[in-house]
Amino acid sequence: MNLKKRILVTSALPYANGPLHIGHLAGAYLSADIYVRFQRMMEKDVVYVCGSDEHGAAITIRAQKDGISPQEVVDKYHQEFQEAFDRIGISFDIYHRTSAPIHHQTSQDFFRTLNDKGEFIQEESEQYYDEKAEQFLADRYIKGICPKCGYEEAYGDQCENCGSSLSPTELIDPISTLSNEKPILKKTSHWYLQLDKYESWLRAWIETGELDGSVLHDPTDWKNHVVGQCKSWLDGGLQKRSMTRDLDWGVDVPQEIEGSKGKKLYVWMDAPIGYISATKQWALDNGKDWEPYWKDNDTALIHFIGKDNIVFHCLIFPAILKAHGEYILPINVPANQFVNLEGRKISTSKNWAVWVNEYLDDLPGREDELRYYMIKNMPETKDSEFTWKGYQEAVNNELVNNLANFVNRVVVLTNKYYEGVVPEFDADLMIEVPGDEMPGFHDTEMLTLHDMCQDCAEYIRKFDFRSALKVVMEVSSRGNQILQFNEPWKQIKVDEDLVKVVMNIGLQYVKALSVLTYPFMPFTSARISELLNEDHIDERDGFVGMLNLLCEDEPLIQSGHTIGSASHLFDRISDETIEEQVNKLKKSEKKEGVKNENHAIPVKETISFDDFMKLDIRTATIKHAEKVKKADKLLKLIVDLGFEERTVVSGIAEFYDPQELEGKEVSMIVNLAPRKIKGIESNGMILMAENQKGVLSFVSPKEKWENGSVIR
RNA sequence: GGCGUGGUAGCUCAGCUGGUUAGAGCGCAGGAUUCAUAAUCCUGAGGUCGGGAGUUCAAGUCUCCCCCACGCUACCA
Repeated sequence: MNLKKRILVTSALPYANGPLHIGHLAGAYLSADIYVRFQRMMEKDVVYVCGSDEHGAAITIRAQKDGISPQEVVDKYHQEFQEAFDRIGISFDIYHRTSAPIHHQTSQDFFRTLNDKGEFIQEESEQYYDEKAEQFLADRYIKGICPKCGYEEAYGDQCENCGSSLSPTELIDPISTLSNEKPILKKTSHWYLQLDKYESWLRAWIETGELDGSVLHDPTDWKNHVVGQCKSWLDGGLQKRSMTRDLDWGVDVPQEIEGSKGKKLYVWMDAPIGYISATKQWALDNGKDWEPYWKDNDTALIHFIGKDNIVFHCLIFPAILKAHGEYILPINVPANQFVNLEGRKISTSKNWAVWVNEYLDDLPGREDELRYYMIKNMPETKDSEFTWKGYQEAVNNELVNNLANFVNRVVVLTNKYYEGVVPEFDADLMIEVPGDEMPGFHDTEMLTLHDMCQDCAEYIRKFDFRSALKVVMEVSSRGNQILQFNEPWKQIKVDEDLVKVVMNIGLQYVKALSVLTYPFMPFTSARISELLNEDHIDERDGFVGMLNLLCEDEPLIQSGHTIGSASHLFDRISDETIEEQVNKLKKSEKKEGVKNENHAIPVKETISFDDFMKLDIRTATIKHAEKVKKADKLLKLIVDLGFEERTVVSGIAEFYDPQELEGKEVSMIVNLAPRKIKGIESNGMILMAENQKGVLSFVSPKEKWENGSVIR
């Protein structure tokens, strides 16, 4: 249990080059949000910071591609992130960004301090440089032939065909993916953090939680996969790591440091310090002091992240913080695993995702339905699965049938029997209670409720959010059972006093649910409060307040109070809605290019050179394109071969809109026998590359080429 | 390839240091009920615990081998 005076919670900074999807939510945001909402209700001093990670080569490249500035790219996504987080109810105390001046200053100060303390060593190395693009190339942006298997599209860090990990210099015939030019090797100098120097204390800290003679955390509280991966790294031996890059979009290495020209801080020095600069900005905005949150031992620092970020947050960032000397280390890093979508990995580039903003546009008002299903299926210890069918079942069977129904039953009956007034009751009367042969009293039932609330709290403290959510649903289930066992709709005719006890308990349960749902489903919490005609849950002490009342057998909702009229907390989700979403997912995926999977297609039988020379393949440009009527797949194309224009019918309509094809350079076979297709004579065939998924791509010259050129 | 994590009922998952007939929620079947969004409540069926070998009086739980999924593999962020 965490007894620290204050809590600082961070969620991984999302990278500003694509919109927010459900995988992000499940990974680092919902869990953190539950935790901080709960801690606030426990009267804890908790600050929750996050922001957009806006630097790096990927953003420059994206900007070039879209013909806008890097700032415009990050502005766009920063705004999208903010909107998505806000709409889905992630309750940051501040959502900041790494392009902010205060962040540049903070990370530069950090770099300066480490440099002054002699924590860096400066080394020269040779790296691939793209002369045309005028920049050094990250591994990922170099392609070439794999030295191990001969695959021609291997990346500088890994061959995706044979899986071997590579370094760019091993590639045969390397090519820059930025310019398609051959890169040159060029000398460059960088600052390295000597991680190997910190290995022994890092190991002790990870394995025992001890640092400099004091115990900072209990490693058995950390998740297995987190400790396991750290140990794996430590066992492999840590090595120095470059803290700078040759980039043009990022935080400058401080000017006064020699050799800083053109150098930017690498993400290790940039992004995690974003947590610190965000805290600084929050303190400025709120008239607080940021330093205790990062420097006082009485602060619990917790990083919520996805599993891909474990080493970063458990070894490298702590090493940086410790090297600086004034900072505390995280007390826990509850990393989540990944969420798959309908059986496949979520992929931004393949457009296989449920985007948070789109979800909310399509299913307005259903914030908590998504939160509920994502939390229920949170990948806390292993990868989990999002399916639309599963989402529908969870909403209909659990939120509607169990939770909303219970609340509705209580509200309807209270209005019916007591005109909405919470009834006084006789505490000596006995009622039927679930799970026990013996009848119970109102006060024992309040204690049971207290225990369930405690359980829920304990699970949240242990980062076991799925179990905590289950307890919430158990409260609602037990409420349903109490109604069922005591049948107020029958008893009202024979024993009105008994019904008052039952209904009062029901109302206490509903009130408790308004508190219990708050961390998980804040929108629902507010709706329940409205149904009860009560104030919204007080973030400062809603939970402790409830626990205190319950163990003193004080009512959560007072007799004599008048509640509101009934309305549905959740509505059923229809089969049609689910079908639409599934179709949308499948359709949008098809439009995007799909990555080649390299399953070899058998090679056709050998032909002679003469056979090959019989083919006449030429370059051409599409002049005009239109859909062929009564055909889904066909486009009628007019192509310019330089020496003549031709009509060709091509089966590419599923992948290209006619408008986008005009001016497109292609290759075509020009001596293929003419053939009538759908009544149109087709004179030739456009060459297309087809991948395993059946997705097509044009084969065309890399740069502008004269029409009619021979291809051989 | 190496390392890490995981592979338990139709689905999603619990099962701590090995010990009675392996659990929950949802789905499914039968019954009860009508205050409630064809909701609720009760009862029940369902698993050779990824595969194989071993240690032990006793293994889902320990050891070894194999298979599968995911992550990391140290300059994509």
